[in-house]
Amino acid sequence: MTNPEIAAVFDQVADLLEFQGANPFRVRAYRNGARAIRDLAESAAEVIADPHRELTGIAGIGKDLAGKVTTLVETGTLPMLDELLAEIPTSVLAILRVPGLGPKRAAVLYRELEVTDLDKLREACEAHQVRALKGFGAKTEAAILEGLEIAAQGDKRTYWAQADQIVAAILEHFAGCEAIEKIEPAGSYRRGKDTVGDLDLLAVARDPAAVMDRFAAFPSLKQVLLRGDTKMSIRLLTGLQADLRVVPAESFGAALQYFTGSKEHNVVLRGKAKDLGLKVNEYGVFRGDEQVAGATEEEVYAAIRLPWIPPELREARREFEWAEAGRLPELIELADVRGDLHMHTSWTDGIDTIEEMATAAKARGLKYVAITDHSKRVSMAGGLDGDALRRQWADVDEANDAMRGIRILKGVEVDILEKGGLDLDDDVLAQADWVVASVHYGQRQPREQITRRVIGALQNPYVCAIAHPTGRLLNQRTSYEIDLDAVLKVARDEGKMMELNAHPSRLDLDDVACAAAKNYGVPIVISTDAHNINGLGAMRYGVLQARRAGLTKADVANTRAWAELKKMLRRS
DNA sequence: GCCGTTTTCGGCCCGACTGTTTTCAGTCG
Repeated sequence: MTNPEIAAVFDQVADLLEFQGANPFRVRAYRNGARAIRDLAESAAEVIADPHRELTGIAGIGKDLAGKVTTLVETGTLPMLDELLAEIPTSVLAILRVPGLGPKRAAVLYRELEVTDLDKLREACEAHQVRALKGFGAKTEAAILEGLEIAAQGDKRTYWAQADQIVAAILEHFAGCEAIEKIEPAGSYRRGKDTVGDLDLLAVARDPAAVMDRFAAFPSLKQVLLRGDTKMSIRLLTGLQADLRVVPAESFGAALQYFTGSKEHNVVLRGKAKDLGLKVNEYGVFRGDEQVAGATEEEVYAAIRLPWIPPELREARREFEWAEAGRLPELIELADVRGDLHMHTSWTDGIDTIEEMATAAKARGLKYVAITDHSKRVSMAGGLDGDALRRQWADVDEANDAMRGIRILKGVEVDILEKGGLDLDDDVLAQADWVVASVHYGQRQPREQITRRVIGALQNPYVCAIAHPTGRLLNQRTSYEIDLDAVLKVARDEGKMMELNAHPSRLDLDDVACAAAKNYGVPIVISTDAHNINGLGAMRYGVLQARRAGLTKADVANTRAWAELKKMLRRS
């Protein structure tokens, strides 16, 4: 069983235990365990197989969970989960997605009204059975009816890139607001997560009520969910929820830290504060009643004897270990990127010409680009065969002659065929400056087969990198079954690179996988996969993801000049 | 269920808001 699968089992156990009203700390232990396994750089199976290592060496995995991981790896099932599922149908878990319904009330609905899914919940509300329950009322019943729609949507999250536009619109909306002194986005948006569940905004204001009135007048607002003295939540037309907090200036840093999260990061931070005899909340750091920090984030971290930690790293992974050792990585920045090595043109499914793409890239400050159109197997995109590719490369030569200040590389995105092997002959690939290989077909193949295909591609002497290595599309398609750990090892041994595809809906390798690649010493290439000149702007999303992985300039190959990058490639 | 140079038991982050309450539980982040 793979790490994500093991993690999913633990998460489901946590959901079911929570529904049962189990000890919340026990529930948390399962969720922590799920996270620990998901974030692991190598497969749990491998740790078990290694006689020098123990699963219990992983923070968050104790004796019990180690046993359960072993059971899952060996048998693929967990008796405990089967027992829980025999008691509770999984459909009830959908009830927990209704805003305002948590485990306690969901359990009451299940017990008292035999509500086992969202349809039955709607019936019970419409029959006014819910308001009769102890602890419920007419308002709660109405709120549940309204929330059913959101629950039915599942847990679709908003792409970071989309959230970014909304944040910009909100900040613009407040730009002329006199009542506000300062406003900043926090939450998973600030941490640069690939998708965000909701938006958190933080303000310092002379007149909080006026700020909230302004918030209520945001053009794409659908409804005000709640409004208190310092906190207000709205739902936008897209369904996204946005929370605004108004805090005193002397608490701004503490609040920014608090609402940036992650929750897990904050739990660790507060634990450390406690060890120092301090208390941290969104108003500041306190020793007894005395506030010792709070105006800035730097101050808050300093009070806990830590350097300021970049938001992208605040996931309770390794950032505290690094911070305490004074070894926080100097994270890559957009300005470090010198080339873009994956893009398409009008030769296949792109819109713009080679020259237009190169011109736009140059305007963005890049020094080189690789034109990597599809190979012939990708017929839907009008993929190129060897002859067509050679004709395109003649075009590239011409464009290079015509242009100054940017180098255009002859590249290709060669398809990894279903049966294994590549869609173009080696003699063609040998003439390319840069070759990325990727899977487009047979994405549902079993793990061994698809892993073998990708490893085979890495072993081809002319392939430089694997593009979008897991094939995931956020909110749309999960990654294909691939043994990434095995792939990374081959990449390391073959001296190859792995792509971090910067497209807002892809962003794979993801942050965890990029960190794993770094562990193996496999260079990452951040590429836009642009299909038109605007697509080149996606680079910053990729950089953000790389920062979340803790990558520095040195870890990303396309921060180097092309001549240097070329030397890193072991091509025969 | 995890964790521990103060602990192998007794902790486990903390506060705002709402609705249903007569003082608080549940939910959320």
